[in-house]
Amino acid sequence: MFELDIRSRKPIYEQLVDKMKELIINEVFIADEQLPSVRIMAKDLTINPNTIQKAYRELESQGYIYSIKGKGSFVSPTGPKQNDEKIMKMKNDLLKLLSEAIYLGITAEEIVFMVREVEAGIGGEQIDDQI
Amino acid sequence: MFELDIRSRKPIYEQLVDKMKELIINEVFIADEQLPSVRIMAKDLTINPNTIQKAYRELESQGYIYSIKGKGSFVSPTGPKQNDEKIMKMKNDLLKLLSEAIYLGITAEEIVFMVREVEAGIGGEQIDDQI
DNA sequence: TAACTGTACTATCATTCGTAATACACTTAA
DNA sequence: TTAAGTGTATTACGAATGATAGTACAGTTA
Repeated sequence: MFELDIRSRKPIYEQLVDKMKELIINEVFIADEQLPSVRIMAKDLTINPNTIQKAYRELESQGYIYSIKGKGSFVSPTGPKQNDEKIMKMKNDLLKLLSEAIYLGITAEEIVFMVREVEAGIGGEQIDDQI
Repeated sequence: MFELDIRSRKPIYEQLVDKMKELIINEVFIADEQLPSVRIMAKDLTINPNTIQKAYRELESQGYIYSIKGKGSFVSPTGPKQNDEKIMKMKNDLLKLLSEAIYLGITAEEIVFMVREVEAGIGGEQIDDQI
């Protein structure tokens, strides 16, 4: 289901959070869909249940999923919590990444094309995840 | 010169690397300009010289600066090393961030406007760095 | 009741970050 | 030549974090 890099300096639970967010954003997981339980997921990925729980807790705090004791964890139908601070941070991150991309030689036209792809909803399915 | 967040989970040397890259990209530091020595920088920021050296070493390995023993560290006139893998990674990172931005409600038009700003070279000076 | 869910807590180990203290090689100016 | 400035390398230590392991409790459902 996931490809985790144990050797990466990036914590496993963070990799999990990013993967799940990506799958939710690209509607691989749809609203109110039940996610694998912490124990099942831990067994599948051969990592500790506590690590899964840490990821789920983070995803819930960000509003991407919700958990019900005794039932399970589910994709939030309302999407992530949004506030001005979050939007500001995203714009700032975007500006920095765009500056670096331009600096690396990626053209503005390429980027605009990517934006249009994502806007049309055909960007997500094409994400090459071998990084 | 810099504003570092000691409390941040992000390592100081990584914050330094990002800051320096940003300043080089936005031409606050120009080609062949000499950077503060590791000891001076360490004293200014009241952190350990080894931490500065770690950041400089990383910047040099990425091709943003070059160091000469006994003389100092300088901004690379040729820019960072570029290869296909780096470009691919950047495009992938861009795609992910763009997806998330659109998902958060930022419009494609806003993003395209940002791209044009950066392309024209008026994006860097306006970066709001209070994150 | 039994088996599944999420949640919480303590303990332990490995890794990383940052610091500290040296030491060495090189360059430059006095 | 000498002194003071550069970058670089090494070892050691403490603190923080990530991941694991084990156990326990609370709620849901067949």
